Amino acid sequence: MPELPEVEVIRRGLEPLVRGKVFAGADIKFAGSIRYPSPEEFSRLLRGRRIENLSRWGKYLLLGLDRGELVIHLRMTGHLVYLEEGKPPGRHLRVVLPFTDGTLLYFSDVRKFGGLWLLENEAMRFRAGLHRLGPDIYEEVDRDRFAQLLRTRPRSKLKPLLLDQHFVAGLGNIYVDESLNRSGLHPCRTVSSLTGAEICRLYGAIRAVLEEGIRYGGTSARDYVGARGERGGFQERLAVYGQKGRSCRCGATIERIVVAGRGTYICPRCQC
DNA sequence: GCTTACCTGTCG
DNA sequence: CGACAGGTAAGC
Repeated sequence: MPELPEVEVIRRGLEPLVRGKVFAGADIKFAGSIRYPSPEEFSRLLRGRRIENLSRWGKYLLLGLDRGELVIHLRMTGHLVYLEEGKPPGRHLRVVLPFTDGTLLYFSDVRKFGGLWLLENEAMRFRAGLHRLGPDIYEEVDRDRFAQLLRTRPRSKLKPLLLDQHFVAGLGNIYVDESLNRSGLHPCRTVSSLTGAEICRLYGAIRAVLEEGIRYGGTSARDYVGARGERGGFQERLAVYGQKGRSCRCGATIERIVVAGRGTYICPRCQC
């Protein structure tokens, strides 16, 4: 489900609601959602831990605790929602994380791809795959570093490369398609075919698209919701993603092709 | 790179 | 019924 902007919106929404709160335990409805350690250990170790800060690395949400950290990845359909009272919806509820003050955080996930890791220290980050994660495209990569990173992968096609979280972390299918459209680049162009000006355009488009995605509260193309269950608004502003058959600003018809095994939306006239 | 697999739901 | 879905790891 969520890409960098959606996770960032969740982080910003959640931080003031949960910072300083203490976990009372964990009610695990689906053991597979707990990736590390075992569900029993997870509950035991989480109880009594206080949240000190929330950060994000690519699409991972990191809750810094007074001891260790809670790492969460929502993958395709994960939701993380804060609730002060009332019961969380039961259908796809996977984990309930109550706080000592009676409020709670719940994780629901239709497809069960998402997961939670409770790590005792930074050395354990490899358990969640964070040791192979590339730099956060929004926080850690400026234009020069982007150009420098691209130079290491001259033969790669743009779309598969930008989707590769080991290369840069945070971009997914929606925001890659939007960025490539804005910069007028075909997803199958190779890095080595890019001019300096095109690299600058691509970088600028990625920044602009991510910033807009965050500003509009993320993209609710299907079922994304923020920390309080609110939908995003960026789906109204998508230029190409999911727009097959609609006309582009230039008048040409937007097409759906398959690149890197993913549905890919392009304007055949604007992107070459 | 590509394909498949992980899961469940929705849409045509 | 098949195709497809915002992600990612593993196996050619």
